[in-house]
Amino acid sequence: MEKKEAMETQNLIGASTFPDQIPTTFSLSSIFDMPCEGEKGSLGFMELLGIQDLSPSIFDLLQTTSIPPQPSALTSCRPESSELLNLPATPNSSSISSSSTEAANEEHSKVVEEVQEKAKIQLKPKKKNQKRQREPRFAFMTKSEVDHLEDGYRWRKYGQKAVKNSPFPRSYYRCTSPTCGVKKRVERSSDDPTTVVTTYEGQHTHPSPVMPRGTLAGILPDSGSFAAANFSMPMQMTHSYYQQQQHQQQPYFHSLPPSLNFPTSASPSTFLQERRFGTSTTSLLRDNGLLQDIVPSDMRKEEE
DNA sequence: CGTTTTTGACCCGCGC
DNA sequence: GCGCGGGTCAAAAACG
Repeated sequence: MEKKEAMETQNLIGASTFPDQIPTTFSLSSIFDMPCEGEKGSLGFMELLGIQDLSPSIFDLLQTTSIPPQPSALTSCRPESSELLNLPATPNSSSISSSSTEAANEEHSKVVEEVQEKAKIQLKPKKKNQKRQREPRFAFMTKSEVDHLEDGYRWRKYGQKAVKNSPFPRSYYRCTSPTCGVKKRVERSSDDPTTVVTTYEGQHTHPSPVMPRGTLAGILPDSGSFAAANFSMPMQMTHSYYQQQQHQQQPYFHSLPPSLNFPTSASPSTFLQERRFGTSTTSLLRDNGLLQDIVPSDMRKEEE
């Protein structure tokens, strides 16, 4: 039986928001932990987004959706350090997208400070080196009315716990594939009940059982050594599948994945946008790609 | 009848 | 040592 691991360092991969086209409700947050401590630690895309070392109470922070875009503000993770990593000293420590308002920067500053504070509190030195390494994890927020988002994999719920300071419970799922140990947690934000925070942990060792079509692997960056990148993206979803999903979920995605296989029901086009994010933030949403098929144009306009 | 969900119990790490 | 909280187990119930 797998016993739970101790609370350990968690790294936030670029609490990035997309610039002006998609306002404050459009944030990306990812968690990635443990690989910074071991050989797994090469970073792939993380070098783009950077890492923040976070406290386990990441979800509290993820609830803050007004973090302005900072595609290059953060730096990469160093395996040696489990302390607070490379947090920008100030929100202005790097070139920030021109779309960031000062108010947004202030807000971001607050967020960063909060991150730092919590990290300092909870990232006490880990004495026990023998702790099992935790699988890479990352979390993201999704605006959705349903808690358990379809992502192309089959999951079995194995637990549910009340979340402190939240009226909403946290659910624990495991991939049903016998050889696959991927887990995920789903909880609804207490601050914004319309937002679902999903955390994936581990790597799928098998293709998605749902989608017959190819994955995004071919267009992925060479994320090779980044373990979390082995999440298979449920991108084989057909358009009809998405259309079906729209009846349940709000027709836009609250969060976007980092540039890797993204284990949620985000659309391929949002992924592509994210890919461009590292190099050009100006063309975002200019080309909606498949998003156009998924999100009605009038809905999209709301976001623009 | 096989699979999934529910839910109380249990384990473990951590702070006091 | 104790209590708390997060995470998991596993038996029973529910579901298809």
